Amino acid sequence: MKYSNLFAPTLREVPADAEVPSHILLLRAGFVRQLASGIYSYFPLAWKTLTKIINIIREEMEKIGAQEFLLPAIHPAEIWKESGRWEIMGDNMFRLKDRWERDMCLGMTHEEIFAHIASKELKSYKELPQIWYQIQTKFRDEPRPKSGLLRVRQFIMKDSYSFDIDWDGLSKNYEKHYEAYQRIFKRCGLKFLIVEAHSGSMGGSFSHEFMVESDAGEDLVAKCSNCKYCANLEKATSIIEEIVDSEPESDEPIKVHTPGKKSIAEIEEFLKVPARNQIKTLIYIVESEPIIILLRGDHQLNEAKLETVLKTGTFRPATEEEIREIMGANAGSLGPVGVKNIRIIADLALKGRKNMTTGANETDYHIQGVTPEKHFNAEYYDLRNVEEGDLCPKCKSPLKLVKTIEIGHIFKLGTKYSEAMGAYVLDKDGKKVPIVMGSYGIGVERIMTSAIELYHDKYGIIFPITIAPFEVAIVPVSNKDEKQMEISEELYNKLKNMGIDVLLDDRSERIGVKLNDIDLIGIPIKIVIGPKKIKEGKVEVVLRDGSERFDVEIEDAVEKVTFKIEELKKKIENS
RNA sequence: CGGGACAUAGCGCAGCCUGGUUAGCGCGCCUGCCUUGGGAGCAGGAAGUCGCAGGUUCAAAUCCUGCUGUCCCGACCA
Repeated sequence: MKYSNLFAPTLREVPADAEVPSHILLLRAGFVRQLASGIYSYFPLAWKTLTKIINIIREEMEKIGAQEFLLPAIHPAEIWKESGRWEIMGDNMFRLKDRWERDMCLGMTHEEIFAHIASKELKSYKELPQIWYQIQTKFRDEPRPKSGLLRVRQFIMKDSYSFDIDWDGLSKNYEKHYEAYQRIFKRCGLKFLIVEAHSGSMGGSFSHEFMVESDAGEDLVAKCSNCKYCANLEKATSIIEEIVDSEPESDEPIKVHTPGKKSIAEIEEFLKVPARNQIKTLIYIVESEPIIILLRGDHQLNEAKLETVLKTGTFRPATEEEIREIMGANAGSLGPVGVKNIRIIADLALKGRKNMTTGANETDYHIQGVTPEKHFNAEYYDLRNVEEGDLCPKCKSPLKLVKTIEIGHIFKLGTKYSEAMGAYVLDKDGKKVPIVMGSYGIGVERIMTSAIELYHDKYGIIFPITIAPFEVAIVPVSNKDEKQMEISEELYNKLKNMGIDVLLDDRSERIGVKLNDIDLIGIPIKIVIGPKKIKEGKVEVVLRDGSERFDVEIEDAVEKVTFKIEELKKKIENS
C-alpha cells in the first residue's frame, strides 16, 4: 500500500470527547470515527488490524477442530422467549418489530440460536462432540457506552459453542478453549490474566475470564501477590484477619440512644466502636419479598455473590419507605435482633463474632453486646467484596486489586439452553439426554483496544507486529528526490513480493509529518531513505518501540528487515 | 435511572457573565512560490442556519424555557 492511496485521516489534536489513551489514539490515528454513542465506524487501518486479529482467532479455532458458521444478527422473539432471556435481557436488548408487527431483536449473543440448530440437527451421541463458532457483530444497548471502543453497543465477537454428550466432554472442550484463548491472546501480543469469574445472566456453573490489566478497565480483579490465585471481584474470596472479641458486659444486648447517628462512621465516632465491631444491616427486596443482609460494618456487599446465593438476579435495595414499613424503624437504626418472619442471610465474617453493635430497629437507637447465633439466627454465606490487603484464600499472601479489561470469557453452561431449546440426542442406551453445552466469547475490538492501552507512548500507538496494520513503513525523506524514490520503490516491491505488509509513504509531506504519522499509527518497523545515508550506500532502520535504530547496506536491507520481522514475531510467541 | 459538564468552520478553542454593524484565533483545507533527516516559511483564498424549537427584546451566539445529542462519575452490564 502506498500512503497516497491510503485513507488515514490523522489528527494533530486530542479530540475533546476522548479520555482514555486507546480512544484518543484510535481517533488521532484515523482508525475510527463515532457515529452515535457506543457505535463506531471502522476505517481502513482499524479494519486491517481487526482482520489480523480475526485471522489469528480463526487459525487457533480451527486448530481445536471448531467449525465456522455465520448466523443471523436479527432474531425472532420466540426463540428468546423459549430460553426466558427475552425478559431477562431487559433494556440491554435492541428490539424491533417487522412489518407484520412481529417482535424481533438484534442478537446480543447466540446460545439460543446455536442450541436451536442443535435441537433440529443433532440426533445421536455419535455426532458429538461439536464445536461451532462464528465471528460476527453483536448488539447490546448498553446503559452507558464509554471509553471509545471499550464499551460499545455494536461490536464484533468470536463466539463458540461446544456440544457434548456429558460433562467430561464439556470439560475437555472447555480445556481446549482455555488453551486456544491463551494462544490467541499471546499471539496478539497481549499480557493477560486468567481469572475465576461469575457467570451472571449467561447461567452455568463455572467460568473463566481473560483480562488485560489496565487503568482504562472496568472490572476489578483480586490478584495474589504470591501465588497464581486471580479472581474477578464478583467472585473473589479471601481470608480475613481473625478478630478476638471481648466478652459482652451482659447476656442480653444493651440499648443505647444514638440520636441522629445513622452511618457506620457516625456510630464509630459516637459510641467509639470500630466499624469492624458493628453489624451492617441491609434490606433488599427479592422478587417482592424482603430479605435482611448482614455484613461487618466495614465490609461491602457483593451483588454478584448475592445473586449466586439467592439464585435469582431479581433484587434491589428496599426504599426508605419500604424499610420503615418492614422494620418499623428508619434506615440507620436497623438490626437483626428480634426480627421475625424475614429471611436473614449474613456474611461469613460475622460467624463466631460476639459483643457487636447494630441497630435496634427503633429509630435513633442501637444495641450493643450482640452475639450472632445467640441473639439472632442467620444463614451464612460469602457475601462481601474482597478488599485490597485481604489474604489469598490459597496461600494467605496479601491480595492486590487491579483494574482490568475483559477480552474473553468462557462458560460451562451445562444443559440450561439445551433443555430450554429442546436440544436432546440419544445416548448409547437409546435414552434421550440433553446436550451438555459450553459457550466461549472473545471481544475482537477489545483485543485491539487493549493492545493500544498496553503499548503506547506520547507519539502514538506501538502495535505488536502481529496485529499492526502494517509491519513495515518505508519513508523517503523527500518524494521529489529520484534516487530516494527509486530505492524506496525497489525495497517496497521486494518486501511486498515476499508477502510483507508494507506501507510506502510517498506523500509530498516533510519528513517530520511523515514520521509522526507512521509513529502515531504504530507501525513497528520504519525504513528511512535519506540523502545522507544513501551517500554511504545505506538506509536506516528504526523500531517503533525505541529498542533499536541501525543502518544497513541498501542491498542487505530486505534481508535485515525480514529477519527483524521474524525476530519481533518470535519475541511475541515466546513471551 | 441518579449526579455533573459540554454543544460556536473538519479539529482544538475564545466570545456569552454585562444583548448592539461584516462572529474571532490556532491547526487543518484550497491556490501559488519555496522547502524536505522529526508536525517549515511567505503570499493569497474558501469554509460557520453559533445543536434544534420556542420565548423575551427595537435587536439574541449572548438572557429565559423546552428538547436533542455527546462526554464524565455512579447505578447497571455476558
